[in-house]
Amino acid sequence: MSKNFYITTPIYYPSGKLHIGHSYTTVAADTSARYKRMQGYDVMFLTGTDEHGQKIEDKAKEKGVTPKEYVDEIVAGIKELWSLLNISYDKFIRTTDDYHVDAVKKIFKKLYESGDIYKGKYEGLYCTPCESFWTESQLVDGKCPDCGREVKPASEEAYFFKLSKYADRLVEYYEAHPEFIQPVSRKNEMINNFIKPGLEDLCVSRTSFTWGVPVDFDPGHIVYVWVDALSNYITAMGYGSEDDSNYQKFWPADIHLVGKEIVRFHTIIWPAMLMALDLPLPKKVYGHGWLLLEGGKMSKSKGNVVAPEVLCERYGVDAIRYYLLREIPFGSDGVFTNEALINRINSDLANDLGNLVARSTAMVNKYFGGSIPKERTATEFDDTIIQLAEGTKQKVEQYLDNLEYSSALTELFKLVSRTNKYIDETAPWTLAKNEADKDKLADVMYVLIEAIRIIAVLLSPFMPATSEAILKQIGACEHCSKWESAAKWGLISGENVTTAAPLFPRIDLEKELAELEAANKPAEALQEKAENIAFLDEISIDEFAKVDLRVAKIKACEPVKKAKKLLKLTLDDGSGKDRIVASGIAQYYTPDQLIGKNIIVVANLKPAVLCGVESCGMILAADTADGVKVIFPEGIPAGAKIR
RNA sequence: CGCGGAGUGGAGCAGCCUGGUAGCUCGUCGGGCUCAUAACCCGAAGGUCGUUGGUUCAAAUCCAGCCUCCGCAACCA
Repeated sequence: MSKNFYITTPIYYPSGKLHIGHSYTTVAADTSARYKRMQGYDVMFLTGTDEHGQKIEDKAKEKGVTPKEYVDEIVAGIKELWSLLNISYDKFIRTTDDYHVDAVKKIFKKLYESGDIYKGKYEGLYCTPCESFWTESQLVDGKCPDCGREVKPASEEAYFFKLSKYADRLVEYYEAHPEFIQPVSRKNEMINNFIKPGLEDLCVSRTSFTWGVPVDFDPGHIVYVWVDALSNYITAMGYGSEDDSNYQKFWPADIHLVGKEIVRFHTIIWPAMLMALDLPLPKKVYGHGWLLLEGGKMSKSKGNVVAPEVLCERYGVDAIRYYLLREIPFGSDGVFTNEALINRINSDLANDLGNLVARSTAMVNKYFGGSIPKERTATEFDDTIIQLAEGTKQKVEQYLDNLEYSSALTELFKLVSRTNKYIDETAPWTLAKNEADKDKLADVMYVLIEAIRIIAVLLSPFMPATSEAILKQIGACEHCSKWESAAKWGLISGENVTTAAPLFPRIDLEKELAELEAANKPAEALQEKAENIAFLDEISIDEFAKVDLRVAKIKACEPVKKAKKLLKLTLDDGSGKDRIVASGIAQYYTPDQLIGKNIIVVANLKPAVLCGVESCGMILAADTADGVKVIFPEGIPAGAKIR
């Protein structure tokens, strides 16, 4: 029986272009998939898109197209990106695919029939003026947390999944399968943060939008994202369809690779759903860290190119793949900078790897016309490098099995360095001067080419195109390009060694950064403009007149405890009474900057309690690329009405 | 006292679980070499391991407190 391996990425939400973070997850999954294939596994590598929901519906409406037309276009772009990045997925699922829609209906119905999904009345408590439902725990003193008024039990129809029922079984499962949540630190986070406080049943349907899978036995209800999206991992394999052979073959998945922000869904909701369906659970959920950008947001700081297409175009796909996998330990967060990227490319890929291939193949051609003679005499330096080369495969495998891509590459590049050092030790240019050393020189050349072969084979899951190019240059046969061959010394013939253009040309750091910055600016400016230009629907002057805007003077200002974003402002609004307003500008202004200033306040806004402060009104401020700017109308008396 | 992560030579990180000469990459300086993409190889300088206290013969490593930074959650009226 052949060994199977099933790995997945999340299905991405096609409401806009994908960025480097999505590429990060997908490249990692691709590397594992390629690795397992080379090892001889029957691999299923799944990725796809989660195409339903309110947001897509809205975006499509904005553009004046149908939701399907809208996502079709974006999905085409995503597939192009994966093709560019050399992503070898075996299956691409779209939640709008017929078979998925059918299966979701079945799953929903099955859960309904087994009682795990029930039609609930939002037992919650309804605040009529706010038109909002609240749960018991959200209430403040038993009243609406927004307006402080009475709430009354009310019921709106919706379907719920009995998540609470599975809390104990989930914890048991975690304990029995320590491998399930990776890295382990996230396991405690899940238990402490979500399970311990108590799981509440999950609302799994909506009536507020129509773009989704309908609940087929109850018109008007749409299956919400949990059941729709998470189930893709089994529906893609044919679960719930006529042909479920792939499901039989590949489920349970070996790894769900996800970003840490969705670990919760994959380790609580998804397993609970599977338990309810009486299906086996995935073997491992790995929550990797984030690729953060210098200075946080991408549009702000300079030269922060994050469009994967641009990076690939400038530096090559494999350089990007290498950087993503090498720079940051997979479990932790890391910062992406162009400078780090270029430095990585220069030092590791150009100086060490690329140059090694260039100088070695050049010498074989210069000294032996591209074909190493069979008469060879070993040198005293051979043993150490041969030993290292033969042992590298095992180490790389150990790391790859744990998804430690960065360590695997570090290990591999130790061999690259050692091979460069070997050239210095043996000084082939000296051997070449003496005809008597010809056999020795041939041996040195052979050791070099063979070491490079092993490097190239092991590199193949990470950088498939580069690996192929190197193997071609050194004249490697098919047999000696196989994964297994990486632990065996002496397979290559040493013939047909050719030279070629540098694999990774060195990049001038200063010049490149300047160019990136220049190339990036206009694009960013355009993008922001385009986004901000979407105006709201028009209103009548009567509607506008309902808003009571007043000038007020800030008498006092202090931060709100427990709140990072809030400042508590005490205003003189001309009425003689102090008005308290909480405003989310703490990250942009200190109290000192505000006291004594005039601002504009929405005076008739319904009061609300925020982090313990009752806020009566809201002050006007503008969103800009550089943060929030409060509007200061100086020289106008407090209380003046604005119209 | 919401949950979690992190503070180690100029920069980025490993080491901490299982106490005992502080390691890696980049950068800097010096040397070597010339096959190669001004690349490669060798060597050197540079660290009170956030802070205070405790345990110990011995602490970056274990314990307690404190400070700072960063995510997540909760509020951005």
